[in-house]
Amino acid sequence: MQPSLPKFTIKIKGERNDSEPLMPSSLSGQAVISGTTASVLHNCKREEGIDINTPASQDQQENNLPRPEKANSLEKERDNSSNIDDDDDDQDCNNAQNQLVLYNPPDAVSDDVEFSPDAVPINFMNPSQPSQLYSLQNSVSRNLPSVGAFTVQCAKCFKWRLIPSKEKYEEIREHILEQPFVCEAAREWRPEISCDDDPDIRQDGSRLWAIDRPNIAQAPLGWERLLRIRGFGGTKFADVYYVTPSGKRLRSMVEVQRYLLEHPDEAEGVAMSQFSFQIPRPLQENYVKKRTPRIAFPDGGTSGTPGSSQARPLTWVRPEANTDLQLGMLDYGSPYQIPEAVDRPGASYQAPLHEPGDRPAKRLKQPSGQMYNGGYTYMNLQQDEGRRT
DNA sequence: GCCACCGGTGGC
DNA sequence: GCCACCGGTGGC
Repeated sequence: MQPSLPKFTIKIKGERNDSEPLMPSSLSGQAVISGTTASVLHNCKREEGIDINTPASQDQQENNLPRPEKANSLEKERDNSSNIDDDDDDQDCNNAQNQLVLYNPPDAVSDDVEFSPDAVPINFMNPSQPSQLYSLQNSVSRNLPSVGAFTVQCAKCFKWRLIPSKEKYEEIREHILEQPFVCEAAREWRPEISCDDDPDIRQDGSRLWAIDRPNIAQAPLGWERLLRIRGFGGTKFADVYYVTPSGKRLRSMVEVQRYLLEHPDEAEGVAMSQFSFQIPRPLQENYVKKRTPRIAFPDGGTSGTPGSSQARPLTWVRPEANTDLQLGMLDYGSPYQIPEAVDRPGASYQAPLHEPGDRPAKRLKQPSGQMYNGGYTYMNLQQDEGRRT
């Protein structure tokens, strides 16, 4: 990973730059996920701005979620040096790394985002400048959910701050572990912001949040990392694609490596460590269909679900009735671990070349203890409700 | 015909 | 159970 790449500028579709507003041109009420780095918000039962009213899930939450004391050394260092109050407010949130990112399409913002009085007008919301990036990112034709906003949580006050652009978000995400986000960092686009201000956004159940992976390298200059959210009830939550400078979409490290070999002109200065196909996780536990066991029955059928118990119908619980989107309900599996070979700063991708059909070596996972905090991204899935039942 | 999207599977 | 990869295909 290259520690500090220049700001990512989309070149594929012209002259975007970081100061341009990111604007979905044609998605109404959609959200686009793209990354976030958040963290142990899970343990923050009384997370600022988030009303958690799901006692039923708390046990599960507490059992599954990483506890602050398990935080890795990096986190511990940060905790030790941070100014986080140790009062009762933080007893469940003493991990200094609750960050998240979220980007809100203007359409959705007014309806779905509960802005505090002074958390205003974020400069990226400029309806007069449709984003080519978004038109590129969103498959409006298929009515899929997409990332609506990028938000990062302040490591000190735990309030969510909207990030004005995907580029800025990716920039923050790239170094989120070494440089935890704090409200003051948002002064770059909101000069007066501080931890004293109300959160920019709260989890109100109107959107789906997803945890992003931290420290994902920004795409090389001229490349774009796309996150496509799949429909509800599918076998997978999302896909990551890298769009090459020439517009080709690559969908795996194998394809990236092959492409770079075949296009040495575009490979110059590009390292495999600048790519990561890791996808966020939806906080809604049942967003992704469980995989059915691959067990053959004597009669030739497949099973695991003689009574269809595994293939339970996936019903989308409407926000007003669903509290899964709230942090207290999160069903986290094991804590994320940082893939050593790819996502750690200074690491490099070491997979050998493969013949077609071959499977590349799996990326190594960090030994236990390398737990980190993820992020959250909002998704508005209204267009996708009831797609599968 | 292309390709965005989805499902399925091997491997861990 | 998760992840990475890739084949199939429906929609355009």
